[in-house]
Amino acid sequence: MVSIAEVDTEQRPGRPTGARAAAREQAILDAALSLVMEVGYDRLSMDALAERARAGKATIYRHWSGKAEVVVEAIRRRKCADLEAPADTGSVRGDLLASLNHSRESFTEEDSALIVGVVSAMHHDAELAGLMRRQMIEGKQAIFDVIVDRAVRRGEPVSAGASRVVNEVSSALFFNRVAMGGEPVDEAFVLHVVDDVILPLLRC
Amino acid sequence: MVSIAEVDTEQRPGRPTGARAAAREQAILDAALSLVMEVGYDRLSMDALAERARAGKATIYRHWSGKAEVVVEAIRRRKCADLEAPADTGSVRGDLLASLNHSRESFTEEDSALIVGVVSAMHHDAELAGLMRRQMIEGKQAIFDVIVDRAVRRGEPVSAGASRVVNEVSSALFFNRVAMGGEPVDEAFVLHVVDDVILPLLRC
DNA sequence: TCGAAACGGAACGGTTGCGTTTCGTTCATC
DNA sequence: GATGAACGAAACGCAACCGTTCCGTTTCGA
Repeated sequence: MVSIAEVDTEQRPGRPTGARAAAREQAILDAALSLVMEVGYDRLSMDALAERARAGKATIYRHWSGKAEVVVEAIRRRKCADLEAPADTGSVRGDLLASLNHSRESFTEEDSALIVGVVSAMHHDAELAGLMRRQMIEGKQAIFDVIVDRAVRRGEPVSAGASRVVNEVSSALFFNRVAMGGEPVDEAFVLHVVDDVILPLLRC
Repeated sequence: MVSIAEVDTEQRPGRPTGARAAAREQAILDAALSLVMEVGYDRLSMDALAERARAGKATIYRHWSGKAEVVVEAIRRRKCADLEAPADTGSVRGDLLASLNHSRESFTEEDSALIVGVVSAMHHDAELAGLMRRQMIEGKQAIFDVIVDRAVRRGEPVSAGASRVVNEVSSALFFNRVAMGGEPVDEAFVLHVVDDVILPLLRC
């Protein structure tokens, strides 16, 4: 079951057409991202990267100067999880559950795996550290702002100023869950976060 | 300024006395712990470990079978930060501020650095993962239990059942702060955690 | 049609880390 | 004293990884 499009972007030697050249570059960045999430930055080898991307190492070094550059650009250019405001369910609780459950897979098992893979390397790579901080913090805030704003307009008893704290706390809880790796990030965990932490923080 | 005791446990070749043998073993475990906190598990090399502990690699492999075993035992045998209940300051807020500020250095810049160092390795070392989870979760709960219990007896408007959530949330916030590494874990941060997160969670 | 460009794959030298072995030294024990 | 155990230091073989180079292939552009 291989589509024509896949065959078209398939790896094969020779000078690639313009479209395929971009696809090759993207394949390398995708492979870098997935490897970082799987084995972490330190254990990512350029040989493994070339093999997964089905590219020659020469091709990689033709585009980037080394591992740090590939990974940094892969993180910079990756498409973040869709940050659209969730549907209006009629209540803060409904909106929060819908939003967190929707972004459960993408946020948890991508963003968090990425942080886990990179967190140790952030201590000896300032560019990586700054990039990660910007990527992880910005964007998420908007979702909570929309949800909280909606609730205020509905007349629900929430404090508008708590949006920042709620974002900070819920991000920390999600990340901790994944970093520790002992328990799954499932629907029950989202219920716990919303009912035991976020809603109490909003009502004050 | 070298004390006699330090000279006595100083590294030097030859068969050590019983007391010095134990000191050598402890020096290796201490070096392992500090290296994990500095460079992380993956970047910790046995050569660097031997050099820091001023021991021969042969001595290390005489006691342990490899890196994983040394690090696991170092984590297992390390003396945790003192988990004694903090002094009664007369209010929940005072107790929380005193406790978190007291354990700020030890908790944040040791436990968290340790987690950051091994969090990636936890994904491919089950024993390490289980050990870390046990070490980090157990013990901390008792402090919050004492503080909350004290507050309830005082008649302050706190819910006794919130102690677990408070421990979970504050641990996540502290760890996140260190993992991201962008901002310092200072007195202002403790104030923020206590006033903006813990106290609102307790009063409900 | 033909040269140039970019590719995948394989190989190379250099470096790093692991785990082992050897050697000279020091100290407990006999 | 003499013996043996444990040690520090250094060296070794081995494997993995890095960054580079070569080669044959395929395609673009003139």
